[in-house]
Amino acid sequence: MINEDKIFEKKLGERIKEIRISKKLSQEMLANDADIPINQIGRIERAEISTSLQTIYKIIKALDIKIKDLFNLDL
Amino acid sequence: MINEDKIFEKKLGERIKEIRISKKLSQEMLANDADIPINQIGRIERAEISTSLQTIYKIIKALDIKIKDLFNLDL
DNA sequence: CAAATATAACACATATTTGTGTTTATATAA
DNA sequence: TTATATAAACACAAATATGTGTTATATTTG
Repeated sequence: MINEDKIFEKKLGERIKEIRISKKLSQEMLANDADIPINQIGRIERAEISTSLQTIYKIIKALDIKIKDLFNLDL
Repeated sequence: MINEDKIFEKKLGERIKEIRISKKLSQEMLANDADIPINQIGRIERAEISTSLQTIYKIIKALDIKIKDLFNLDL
């Protein structure tokens, strides 16, 4: 799979981490709130995987943000 | 997988179709531009799958829109 | 109407994510 | 230092998406 160095995933991972930290949540707390495995948050934040929309949706719900807040990127 | 009736995927599928039509592109043309299989566009538009960010990224590039244009939804 | 085009729908192998568990590293506090 | 918490990293089976091809059904176009 051509990944263009995963810029998209990297930006998204940084953004999620940024918001998570600002809300004073650990990866574990966010994972629990979003009802996804603990490891999944780490994998996304460090752009190890190209997540599914299902997972993204769970995360924005747990972070209590709108989808456009997450994708307010220069992409 | 709990899917909450796939509202997210449905909204996204409708949005992609809407933009695709407005740009007068067939599923096949968009698929070619985005370098993804023809079937994939259909599967996404009718919310048959919960796509990956890789695929979303390819689609927004082919549609020549920004990621936030795609996710400018009330979600 | 017929022909052509576009989309839906199905099957199946392959690739990737997901879910679960464990281990290691790193930071932080006692 | 010793705990404690947090995150990174690894392995593996199961679930899902991807890629490819084929067939059926609409939908347009002549």
